[in-house]
Amino acid sequence: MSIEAQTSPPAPSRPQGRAEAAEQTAARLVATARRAFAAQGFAQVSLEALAAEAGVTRGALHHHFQNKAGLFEAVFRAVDAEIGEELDRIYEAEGDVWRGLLACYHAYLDLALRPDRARILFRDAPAVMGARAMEILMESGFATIVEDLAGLIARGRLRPLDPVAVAHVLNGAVMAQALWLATAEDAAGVAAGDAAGAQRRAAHDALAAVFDGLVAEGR
Amino acid sequence: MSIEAQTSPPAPSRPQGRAEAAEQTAARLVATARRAFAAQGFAQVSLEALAAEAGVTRGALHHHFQNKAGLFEAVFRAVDAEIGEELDRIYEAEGDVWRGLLACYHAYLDLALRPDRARILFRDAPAVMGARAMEILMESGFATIVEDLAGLIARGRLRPLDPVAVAHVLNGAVMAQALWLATAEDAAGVAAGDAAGAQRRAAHDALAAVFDGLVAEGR
DNA sequence: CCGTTTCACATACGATCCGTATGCGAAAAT
DNA sequence: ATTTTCGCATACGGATCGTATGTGAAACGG
Repeated sequence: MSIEAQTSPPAPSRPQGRAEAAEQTAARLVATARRAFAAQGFAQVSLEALAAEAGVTRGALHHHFQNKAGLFEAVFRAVDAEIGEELDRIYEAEGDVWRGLLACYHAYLDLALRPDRARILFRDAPAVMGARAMEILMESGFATIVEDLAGLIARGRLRPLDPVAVAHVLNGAVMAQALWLATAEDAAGVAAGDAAGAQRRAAHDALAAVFDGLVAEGR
Repeated sequence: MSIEAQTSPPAPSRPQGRAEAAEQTAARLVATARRAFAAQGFAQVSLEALAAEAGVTRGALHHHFQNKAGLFEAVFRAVDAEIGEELDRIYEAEGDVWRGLLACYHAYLDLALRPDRARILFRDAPAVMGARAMEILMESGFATIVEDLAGLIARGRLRPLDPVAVAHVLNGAVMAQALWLATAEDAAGVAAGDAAGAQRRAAHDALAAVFDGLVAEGR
């Protein structure tokens, strides 16, 4: 048995057999759907228009995905995996666990709130996928955060709290801050650069206070 | 001139004029829609069936509400207002401002997660109403929260932080907890009642830790 | 007391969209 | 070379939403 027969050589551009061609059309559908869902929202996207933009008909779409919801879930998982990879790289760059966590938190804001992701992850996913949405998020990038928090708690650096609950508190706090700053800053316009800076500092101080509340007493 | 002519006697059951009758049908539509949305979800509810259950046709529904989304928004605001009232009573029951705030934040978890509310508030509202959903939730009672926080900070009971920033942090933390518990609990189903209780307690503990971080050092 | 207007609600219509069932043609298998 | 597979297109039925129009009783003015 030859090696080439076992491992398929990576030929991403030109499809060789019909299996590769099918994979490519599925990937093209997911990519097109991702852009459409992010721009217009799940309910406003027509499968007809979507398939047309991908160069196929609705028949092909229903051949690869069971539902409109099934297609959405594929898009959701793609976005989630993408964030997970970027988060991994950021985490590895830091040496300390605690500092790695902080870096991930700051990065997660920018990564997850990117306009091509936020609507899919936080607006439509709960309605379309229900509870599975949060489950999937928790099992990917979220899981490492929870693990690290659990480790810090076990070593006594943080209070003995449920790491999942703590992770949600931190996520919610950070996200609310980002939302506030984003809306406040683009409402203020370009003129009030120093006011925006003051708000940013206020937000960081409040966040630091939250982190302080989680640190164990004797430290 | 008789007294009855001036002040309309509160007759909630029997409608007198056609204006009261119209109000009643609108209220009946909202009540019916609330139950349907909470049980089946926004997308799965048919306006036809909904109107029939309320004893009218779709014509009446579209006379009172512009859209399916418009009807949902009415339901959403009703639920939000209901929570606001209960929260007010809880706040008044506490003597101290700080304890009142704490009680409200903790109570919010239980109030907003009731099964006839959670799906409407946290699963469907973001998809149907967009960013306005969270804005409305955060701003209902937001002003009083900021005032109370400012007073507590001025009196030295809380750290010298920007009250607006603190309010955003707290609201974000509570909302994230509510979202987590809402999705986690309906994923667990009816069987694991004790596991859900443990999660609820973990959420409250994490919240308490956050509050501790905001209290001034000397206390 | 009567004609007129208002308006809450019903009926009718057009259009969109989704899911399934079926057909087809080229690649793959024998 | 024949047969089978399967990726995808075509065709169909059903559900649903928004609008446009009709109607009959309540409210109103004289």
